[in-house]
Amino acid sequence: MFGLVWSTLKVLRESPDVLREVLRKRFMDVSLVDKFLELDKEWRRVQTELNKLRHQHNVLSSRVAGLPPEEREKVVTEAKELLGRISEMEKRLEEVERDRKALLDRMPSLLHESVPVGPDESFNVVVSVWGRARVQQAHLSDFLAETEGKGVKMDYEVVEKDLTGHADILEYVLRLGDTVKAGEVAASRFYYLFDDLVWLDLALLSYAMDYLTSRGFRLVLPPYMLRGKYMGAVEEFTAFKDALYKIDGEDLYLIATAEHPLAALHAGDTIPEEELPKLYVGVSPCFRKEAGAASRDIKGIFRVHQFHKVEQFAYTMPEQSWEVFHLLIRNAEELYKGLEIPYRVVNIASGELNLRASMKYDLEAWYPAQGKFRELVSCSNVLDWQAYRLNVRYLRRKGMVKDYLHMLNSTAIASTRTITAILENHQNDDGTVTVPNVLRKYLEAFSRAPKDYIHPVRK
RNA sequence: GCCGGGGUCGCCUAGCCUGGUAGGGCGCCGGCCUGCUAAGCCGGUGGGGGAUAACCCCGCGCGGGUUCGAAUCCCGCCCCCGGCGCCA
Repeated sequence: MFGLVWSTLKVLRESPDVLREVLRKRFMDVSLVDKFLELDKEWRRVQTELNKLRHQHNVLSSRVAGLPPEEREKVVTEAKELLGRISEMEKRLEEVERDRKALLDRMPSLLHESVPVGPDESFNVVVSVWGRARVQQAHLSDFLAETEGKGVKMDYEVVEKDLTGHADILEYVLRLGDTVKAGEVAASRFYYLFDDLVWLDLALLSYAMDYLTSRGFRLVLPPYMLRGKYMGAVEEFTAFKDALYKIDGEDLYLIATAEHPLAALHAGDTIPEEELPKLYVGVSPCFRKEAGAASRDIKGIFRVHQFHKVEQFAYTMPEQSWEVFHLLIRNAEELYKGLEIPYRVVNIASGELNLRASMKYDLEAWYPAQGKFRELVSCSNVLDWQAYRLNVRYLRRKGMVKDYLHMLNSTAIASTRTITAILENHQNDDGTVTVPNVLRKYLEAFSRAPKDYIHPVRK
């Protein structure tokens, strides 16, 4: 009955109850379903009406050429009358179509069955933990609540002394960052990093690029800006005002992640089954307005307007996407194990999921000074949400079947945020910070880069 | 940025001047034929509506306009190629 159709729309039409359940689980307005179905029906009705009128008009038009002058005038007049009715119907269609599309744009991806149902992050389910966390006495009960309280046991040691937060290490212990000056000349949430932290940033990117390319991911340096049309197909509408910078006077947006241009890479393409999955690793700066963040994480470089990121991105056959999802999160885990950063992976609760994600795993590092787990990685399967909007399809040779493919994205390493995790977790009593061993080979290339420790700069 | 040429159904290409509703080749899919393969023959191969029907609508880079009728004429934009300019 339906040809090429977004999976959500298919379910919406064929079994609306299933979609109602999805909306309920996501704590969304269930009445959207009925509103949409009504509009969808009307849209189809108006389209049929319009097509009939157009057909009549086409028939008349095609007769005109062969008519003698006196009859021709009559037919032309008749055709002109029809045009009036057609343009009325076109206006009606445009209206209905606009409303229908607006409603469809608010529809989410279907949920994976293992997504925990709940309105907020307290319903997130911890799926794995790794490493030995350093926990200050004052944070012990919080730590236990966030691990054993969630049904997992994580190795830890209680430390007696006070640990220093990343922002203070950055500016007052190492003295390798200046957010005050950056705030003055740019804005808050910008930063200057110096010397060893710049080498560290570079080494982290190299490490992730090396790891992923050696596992078959294709390395990509993408455009850092995208046209509005493509941004709108890749990202949810709310991102435009909360997250994205727009170039003044041009239809261009700065990317907030390499996911954006990597998703747009195959816009309009039909990819043969044998070429899937396509695995990419993008490296790019990321620009984010953080408009919704208010005064959260205002100190340091945990939440900033600009950073570097290595991103995993995959195009898959629909039946492959969950397998690839687990591949992406496993890759991320291996990277942080290498960096010796204790972490947990959480399955994000339904109410916290964005519209695109069918399921999202976050990798959260333990921050011993903050006494919290905080997000370093976000791994999502968006199913055909983006493929539908960007018109990216697979082609199955057998029977020439074409349909939307699946897309997935996952952080590998976001530089500044990973640096904050390293500063907090690898800080030493003497003020130095230990450089993880896996980075050494990427630092060896530079004579002035740190190899074992990052040392404070003397005043 | 300026001047010139161009963008047609996966790929190539005809049609554009002179408006009448997209033709051919390749590839691919399905069928016939064949001991098998090849060749050959037939059909299909952009999107939507409709009952996976008949049939119909839309589609020639994108968006407008003129016309009963636009791939074709007009306007704006995007992209590609060549030349000039500028530039790391």
